[in-house]
Amino acid sequence: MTHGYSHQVTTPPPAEPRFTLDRTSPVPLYYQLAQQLEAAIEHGVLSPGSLLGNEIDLAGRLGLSRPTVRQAIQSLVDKGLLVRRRGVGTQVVHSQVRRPLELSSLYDDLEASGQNPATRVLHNRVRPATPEVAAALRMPEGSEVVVLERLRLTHGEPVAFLCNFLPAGLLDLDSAKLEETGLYRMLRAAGITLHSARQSIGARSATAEEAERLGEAEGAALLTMERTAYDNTGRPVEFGAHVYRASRYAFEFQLLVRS
Amino acid sequence: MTHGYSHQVTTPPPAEPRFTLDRTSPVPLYYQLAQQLEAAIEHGVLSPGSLLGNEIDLAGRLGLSRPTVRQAIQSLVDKGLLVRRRGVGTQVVHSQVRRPLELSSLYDDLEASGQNPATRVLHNRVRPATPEVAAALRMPEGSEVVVLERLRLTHGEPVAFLCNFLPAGLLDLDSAKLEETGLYRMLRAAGITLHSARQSIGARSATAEEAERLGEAEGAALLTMERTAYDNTGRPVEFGAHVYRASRYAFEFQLLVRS
DNA sequence: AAGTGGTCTAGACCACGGT
DNA sequence: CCGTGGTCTAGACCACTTG
Repeated sequence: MTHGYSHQVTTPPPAEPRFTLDRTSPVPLYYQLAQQLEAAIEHGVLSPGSLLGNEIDLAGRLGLSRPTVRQAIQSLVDKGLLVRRRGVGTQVVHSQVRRPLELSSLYDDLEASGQNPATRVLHNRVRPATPEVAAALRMPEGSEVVVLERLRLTHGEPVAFLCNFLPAGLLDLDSAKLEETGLYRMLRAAGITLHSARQSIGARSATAEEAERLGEAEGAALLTMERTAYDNTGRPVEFGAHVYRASRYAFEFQLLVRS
Repeated sequence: MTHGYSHQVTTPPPAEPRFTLDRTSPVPLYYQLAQQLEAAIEHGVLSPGSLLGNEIDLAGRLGLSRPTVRQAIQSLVDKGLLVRRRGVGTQVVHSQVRRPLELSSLYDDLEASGQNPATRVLHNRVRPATPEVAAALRMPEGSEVVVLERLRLTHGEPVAFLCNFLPAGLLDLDSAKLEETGLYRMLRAAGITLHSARQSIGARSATAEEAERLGEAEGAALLTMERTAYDNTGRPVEFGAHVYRASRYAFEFQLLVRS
């Protein structure tokens, strides 16, 4: 092979997308940059495997300081979109799938995948907490809790039976609203910001009653989830025991490795 | 109420734990601080809900700059141990449970919970990839892959049947080693650093063969997981289809809400 | 040896929450 | 109003990777 001029052995020069920063905006500069980087990756302007160019130059070109640029890049590294390697540079990750694991709302999941979800509220009353529920919500046994039973359907077919417990008086749980949207959206709307949740996913065979409700045969395999959700202060906000038709639903998500 | 001297209406003064930083250590200062903070929280020296004291003072007392202290605190916020609120301060989260969701190795999970795991390798051969496996590993159909079938037991009882596929030649998969440890540890030991994985968790009824292998009745509910794991560069490294006895295993984990 | 990200400093001003 | 975290700057030196 002859060594001609300007031959490119490795990566083509980074096809620098244009970034526009608005210093008068209340949106932080690092966040503006992160969003535009993410969009460039999403739209393929920055192709998988391509290098980003070093942080110092990038900062200079953008008129930002290096820590600010690093903060933008770091947020995308945390999302799994970029990988940094010392001595090498920052690269766009090759993976094709980019779904994070979230504290998933079944309603939102179904809606996002175009499944046209519907909800039927079967039960919505205040009851004294059973020992199990009281323990999960860290309330005295017998405290008043809202007991909520809902059937979730897509295209008119049952997908899941959802049983939830919330401290009474935490928010107004209007049945009509609940049929229009998801429980988590109502929590957000009520100013309750979720912080974390503890989940357990298992399986079991359908009882006669469950089979009836979900339109499955008795003994069919069902997917189960129990979840306790906590707010900012660590207070339990919601406890739920859900049962899904395994023939129509599975939990899908992407994990990032803690490094 | 009389207003005496030094009465405390709200939070007691932060019981400042002692932090010792070693500037000669190769361990980053922010990381040393983060570890000691985490230990203090873990051991209850910093109790749930207590404030941390403002960042400027903390930096001054420790002889660090504020950004360094912030970096330490941020890492614990990302782990869900601390919460920051503007105008208020940084607090230890109230929650009692502190298990993160990880790209879980079943072997490690079981070992960590004192279950004394064992592995029986049933099959370990190189085969041409089926269309499904080839697609998952993004290899041409018929490429050589290692097909691995293992039975996982605790206390001598079967818990799961694990079927895995890896590109042939990626690493040496010695059956004896596989019975002593987990697949993920072998990948790490071979210098393969996992970056992310795509998982799907579902359920189904046991076939006669599965029931036989796992010691369940035919038709019993089983928990299933399919996973494709990717390395730093986004290349698929492993595809697995696992089946768990629902009567003896469930996936448990904690989620943090993206904020 | 050159280039990269990793860490660290010592300041600054702003936005928000509570008093 | 004051105190808090949130953002940002303009440098510095180090550790690692690659040629």
